Amino acid sequence: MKKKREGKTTSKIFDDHDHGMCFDDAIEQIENYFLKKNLQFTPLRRKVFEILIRDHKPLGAYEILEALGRDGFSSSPPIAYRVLDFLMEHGFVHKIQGLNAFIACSNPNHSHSPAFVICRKCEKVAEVDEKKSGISFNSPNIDNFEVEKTTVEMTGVCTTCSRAATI
Amino acid sequence: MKKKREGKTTSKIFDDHDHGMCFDDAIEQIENYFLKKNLQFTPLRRKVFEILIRDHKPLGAYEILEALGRDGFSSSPPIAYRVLDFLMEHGFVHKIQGLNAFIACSNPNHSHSPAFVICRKCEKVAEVDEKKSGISFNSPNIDNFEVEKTTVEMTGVCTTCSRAATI
DNA sequence: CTGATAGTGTTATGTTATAACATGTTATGA
DNA sequence: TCATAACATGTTATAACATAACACTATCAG
Ligand SMILES: [Zn+2]
Ligand SMILES: [Zn+2]
Ligand SMILES: [Zn+2]
Ligand SMILES: [Zn+2]
Repeated sequence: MKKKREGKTTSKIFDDHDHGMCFDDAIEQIENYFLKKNLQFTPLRRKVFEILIRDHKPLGAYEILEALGRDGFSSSPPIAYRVLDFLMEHGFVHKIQGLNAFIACSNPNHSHSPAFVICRKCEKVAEVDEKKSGISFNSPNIDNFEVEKTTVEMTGVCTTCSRAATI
Repeated sequence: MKKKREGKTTSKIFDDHDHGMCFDDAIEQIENYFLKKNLQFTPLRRKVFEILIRDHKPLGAYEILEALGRDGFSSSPPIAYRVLDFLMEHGFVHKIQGLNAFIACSNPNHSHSPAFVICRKCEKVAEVDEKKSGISFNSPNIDNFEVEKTTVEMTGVCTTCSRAATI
């Protein structure tokens, strides 16, 4: 299962986006979405989303709360959980079940069943496209069971970490 | 939440096994496995597994602890978590992330990446075979990322519950 | 016998999430 | 414009889930 790659030492999936762009795009997309849907993109909601998109990595609810506190917002638990629920409903945030953490969506405004690749050493997380990842998640309908939501998480060790371990 | 069973109204995936057989087989399989591997199938471990396989439904750690207490074992949290970790390591128990609950494996002694179908109304859970479910999880290797473990959970509403809702 | 390992027990604490209720703010629409 | 409903945020308390750290016993190899 081990492939060597000279030149490129990092897992591409973790590094293949221009995050400067990503940040600006994401803010713009969420603004437009809320405008179009007549939903309030309140300072609190904006702040929570900014906290998540800033470093674009999974954060626990209590980490988000700390950040909110530092920025002058209330930092009692329901504040974070309510906003996170709201952002998740609208597809701008996903929960990583394996980490009890939340992450900004990498591909909002497209209906999608996200899959996540999680390095258990460095805890980097990548949201991967179903097709791209080679997962085919073909059958949303299992024997008349109506699937509403899928959770797909792949945990392992990324190239960077596995190289670091063997040096 | 009552079950009607005229003809064939239930989702087959939830009902297609003879649980009497399942229970006996499961106990026998786990005994044999531990024997072969020279591992101790202690009274505590046996009891935890029995609790899980008895009704063959997901149970929270604290529910298991209550049951242990009723049967004369210690019911402090580490007791359950340690045994559950042990049973999970050996593939006889899986964790349902979406429910913070644990369930006896439906197909032990076969290396497998289980997928779960979860009804959010009745909380019934079925462990489904990858092939059977139509999920093909073909690519364990994503851009050099070495996948060690996959979590696949499909949440929705089962036929029984969806019929009940529309009556 | 001695020291290592494994299994269980116990206490305390850490972490994650929600219930319940209070207060302010923004539409709606007689 | 004034009631009222819906929404958003704030606060306190508590529930639910999970682990750290250490103690005690049994087993067994050297
Ligand atoms: Zn997404
Ligand atoms: Zn890594
Ligand atoms: Zn299984
Ligand atoms: Zn159901």
